[in-house]
Amino acid sequence: MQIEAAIVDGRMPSGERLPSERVMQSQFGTGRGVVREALKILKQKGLIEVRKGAKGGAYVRELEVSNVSESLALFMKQHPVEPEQLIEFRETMDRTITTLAMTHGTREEKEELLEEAMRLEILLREDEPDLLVTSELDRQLNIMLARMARNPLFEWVMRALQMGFNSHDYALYQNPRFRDRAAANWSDTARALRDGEIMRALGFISHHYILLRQCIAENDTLPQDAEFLQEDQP
Amino acid sequence: MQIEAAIVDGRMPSGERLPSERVMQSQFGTGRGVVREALKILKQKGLIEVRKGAKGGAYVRELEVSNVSESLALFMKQHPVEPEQLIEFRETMDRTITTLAMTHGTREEKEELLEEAMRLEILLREDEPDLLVTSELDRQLNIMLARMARNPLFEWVMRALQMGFNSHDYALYQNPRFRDRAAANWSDTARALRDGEIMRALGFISHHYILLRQCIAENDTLPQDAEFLQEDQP
DNA sequence: TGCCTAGAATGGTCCTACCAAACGGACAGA
DNA sequence: TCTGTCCGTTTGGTAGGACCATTCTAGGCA
Repeated sequence: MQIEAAIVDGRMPSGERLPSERVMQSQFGTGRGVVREALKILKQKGLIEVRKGAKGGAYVRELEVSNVSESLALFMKQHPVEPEQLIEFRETMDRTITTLAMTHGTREEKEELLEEAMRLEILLREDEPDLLVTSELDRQLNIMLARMARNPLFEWVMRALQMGFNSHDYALYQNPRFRDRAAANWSDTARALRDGEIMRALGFISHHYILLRQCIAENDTLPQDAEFLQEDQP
Repeated sequence: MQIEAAIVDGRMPSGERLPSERVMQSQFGTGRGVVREALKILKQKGLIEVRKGAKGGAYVRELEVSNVSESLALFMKQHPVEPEQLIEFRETMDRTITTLAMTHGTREEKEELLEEAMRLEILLREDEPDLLVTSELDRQLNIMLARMARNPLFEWVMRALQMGFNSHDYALYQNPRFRDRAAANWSDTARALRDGEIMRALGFISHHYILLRQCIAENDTLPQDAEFLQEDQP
């Protein structure tokens, strides 16, 4: 529609408030439904935020990474990828990100990463760890690491991957035989990163994915326990 | 809305036809406007295709990579990425893809890649090379390489990057001082890949990005010639 | 048999009305 | 004067109806 273009090309500054739907309706000489549908699309694209009530309306806002990630995640849902391919990709990304993070990350960030990794390790040592909490923490660790690389592209890709299907990572934590080792490995990685030992850090990352491959292989031979691979986003 | 979820989770096969808006309206006990807005969003996401007339309606369709790319392109418009960050990312991807392509690509693919690379080299040796043709060929070379890695994730990321912002690569071809070297480097890379010389191939890739960095640095010192960095997607 | 038209199905638009939320100002009480 | 409450106004959200434009189909007509 003309309306969309007018808004997007208008390059309105972030935070700007668009006219109300009823005003636009008469402004563009169209029905309110059309305006609403156009706004819905802009909202879906993440370009505007809609608020109700007085002083409500459509506010231009900054795009967030999550929008892009969601798009990629949706695509991946329709085009299933082999676990091995996913691992291959993630391992590459992780190695690069770690290398960059070591160079570009600040001392404080590295300390915090290690702290959080150790927190994860402690949580996972419990008899009945809360998998929701631990997997969320794992997610945050990955994002934290990606952010330390100081390159938004890596952060975007990591977020997209995580949104799409990190179910396999959860599998690692779900299996008691791998849980401890995986958690300890996170701490080892973070420690090596903090100490500037790049080769050690990369070694630990490879180890993580070797564990993951073993865990998945094990789950595949016991398919009756593998159904959680499908439903971890309630 | 519930409607969206119902459709997406419903895992409807591609090509399936959704009920008409009026049927949905009564089915979900809601107004037609709500149904229409929900459908508009699905359409925007690229999940459905809407046709008018009898036997019209919403048809489920396969998502295309272009949707993801478009989303990324929009995001990049709002969040400009430093050329150095883009190069950093692409170089990483290229090195990994090349390594994988050497292992997983067939002999025929490698020969074809070399052939096309040499074709590009010849094209670029002309006095007034057609930049539209050559950049398109460069794009195809990259995609061909990505496909040889036999991992759709790499291919998708490369496609997204190319759709969004490979303007800097064009800069390399636009500048006569770098044009020849860049083209020759493509051939060298493809030849090393065909011959299984991984370290040589990776070396050529690094060389490519060194050239690119030099070229961009040079353009920055002559800003009056750098406007094409902005407008190469007419 | 082949073309053509009327009708049905369906999305696209417009309109009107009402509901729900959120803000702001008026007003009563301390 | 300060403060808290309440009500009116603004605005998005939803419902439902009406009409138009487009597309397909079936039946009629030459």
